[in-house]
Amino acid sequence: MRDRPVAIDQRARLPRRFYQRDATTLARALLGQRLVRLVQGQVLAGIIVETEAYLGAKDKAAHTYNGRRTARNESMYGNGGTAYVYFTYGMHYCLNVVARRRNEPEAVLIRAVEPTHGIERMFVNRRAAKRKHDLCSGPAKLCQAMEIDRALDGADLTSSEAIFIERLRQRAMAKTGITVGPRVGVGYAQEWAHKPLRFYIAGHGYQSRR
DNA sequence: CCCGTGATTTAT
DNA sequence: TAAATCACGGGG
Repeated sequence: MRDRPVAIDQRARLPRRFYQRDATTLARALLGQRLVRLVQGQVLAGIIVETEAYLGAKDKAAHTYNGRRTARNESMYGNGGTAYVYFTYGMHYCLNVVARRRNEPEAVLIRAVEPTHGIERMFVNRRAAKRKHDLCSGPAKLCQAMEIDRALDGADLTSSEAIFIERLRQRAMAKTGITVGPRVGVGYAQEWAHKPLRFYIAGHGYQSRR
């Protein structure tokens, strides 16, 4: 019984309609839900505590700005509920949850997760982490901890055997304490750099730095 | 504060 | 073809 808090409930997997909303609404709704990764029969999971919305062709900070559509960002044009995993800085992966519908390229960047399952394995995956709150407190950290890479790009979160999001009943924290602020690391995006598109659950130590 | 690291994007 | 960029993280 390494770490086995509460069992993951596959029946509570979020359905398609949950994702088919605008990215700002989805970014808020994802707070307090559980990101689940199944790998080699093991569960790696955590509560989503920080998100950012990226708003399609008009958003200067988005990979789809000005209608850009390439092999790299193709899955952002997929149906709501698709995973968009991109590679950056020569070494990091980041996970997005696609919003809306096919060819409406909005997405939510998962920036931080509070680990609940597979914590020992996460420590193995992340040599640099000293404490539990260093494991998934950043978009690339959580991908490293949860073994998320481009192999999962384009995965359907409503049906994938490898990754999904579980609806949690207990969401009081998210409902009462959502803090809003500017997105991280998008200073190049001019007027879009300051818009309040980052959302996080206030008052616990698991969100990314800033 | 600076730097690694290399795919992707943009300029030439 | 070449140069610049980058939704980051780790170590001082």
